[in-house]
Amino acid sequence: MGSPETTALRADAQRNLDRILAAAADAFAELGPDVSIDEIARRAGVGHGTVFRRFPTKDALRAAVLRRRLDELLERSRALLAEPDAGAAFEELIWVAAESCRRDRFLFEGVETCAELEVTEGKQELHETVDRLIRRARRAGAVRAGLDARDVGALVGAAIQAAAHAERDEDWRRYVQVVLVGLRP
Amino acid sequence: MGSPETTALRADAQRNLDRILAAAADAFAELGPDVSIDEIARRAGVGHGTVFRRFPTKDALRAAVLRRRLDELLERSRALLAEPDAGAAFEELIWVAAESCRRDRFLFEGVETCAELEVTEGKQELHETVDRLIRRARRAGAVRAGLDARDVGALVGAAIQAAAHAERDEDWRRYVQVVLVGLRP
DNA sequence: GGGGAACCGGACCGACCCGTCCGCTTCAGG
DNA sequence: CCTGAAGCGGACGGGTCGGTCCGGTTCCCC
Repeated sequence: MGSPETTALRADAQRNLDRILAAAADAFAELGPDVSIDEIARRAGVGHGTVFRRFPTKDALRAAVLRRRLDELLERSRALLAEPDAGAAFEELIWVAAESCRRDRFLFEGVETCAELEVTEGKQELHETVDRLIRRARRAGAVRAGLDARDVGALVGAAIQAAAHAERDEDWRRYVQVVLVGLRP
Repeated sequence: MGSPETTALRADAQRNLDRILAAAADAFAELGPDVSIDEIARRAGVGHGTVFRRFPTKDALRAAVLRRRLDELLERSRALLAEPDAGAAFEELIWVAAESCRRDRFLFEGVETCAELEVTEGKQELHETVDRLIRRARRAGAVRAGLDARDVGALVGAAIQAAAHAERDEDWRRYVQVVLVGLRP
């Protein structure tokens, strides 16, 4: 299987591509969605022309990075559907999402902002799975009514964002906790 | 009293200054803290040289706008200290802060980011008053322990930020409600 | 190992933007 | 009204950044 829809890259090109994606993920997470391509290229150890050959535009690179993150979240969310305790699964989902936003506090903003098909598709898939988790938790009486995946994502992303300027580094746990309590029936 | 520490402006200059501050407040609220000075000058109907004569730097302009907002909040917070019901005063504070962030969803971010003395001073004064409101509410059993003005500001600002990309326009009320519930003991 | 394609990277272009500067305009007091 | 000072605004400089391009290099396959 796999998806050799494009001819395989040359070995050096593939290596550079991997380094670009890794560097871009780091740079976006650390410096925000407005990092210059030059900075990313510098971190990846390539010329910025190389970046533009793989990704025709800066937004395309952002989309590729975001999609990877969304796919990770999707996989973990699907795994949580197998968890028998719906309430615990939901709580775990919150913490997983929080950890993810924690690693890249621009993740939520990026996903909401980016209009590339690649990202909106990933967001859609994730929303469907998360909605299932939420409905399950609501039926189990663990979550209040009237919330969907968008709400939960926004609130968790916001809690992390709130902690970005906090004094102590572990404040984000308290903030997520506040949201978690507020989400109960 | 008053503060004629600088010679009074000429009538036309004062009028332009007012228009610049109003246009800047709008532009920052609408387009974020990175709007160009050109855009602000255009909205104010002046050349951008005029903006730079009043405010030596873009940050100075941002600081002036932010300070005005902080002063409004400070005044309303002080008024709430006179409210006999500590719990109700606290809840009202939350909604006032939310409304303020709602009008300018970059307010919180701007206040946290801006390093101008003008702003840090205003923030300090506001924090003192809000801390008083929080302590009072906690003694009345309306708020959980371990929260200070910074936490509350961050959480409310975040909830509004979260609602920025929401589908329905009134979602922000639900989000603030979630935070409010999460803040109780 | 040799040839050709794939690939690289930095020079380059245009757009944007902050902040300065100066010739011209407008105000206000006498 | 007249004059000088205050104010105006657009041209300009310096810098950054996204995106293009091409001469030279590296890899892969035969």
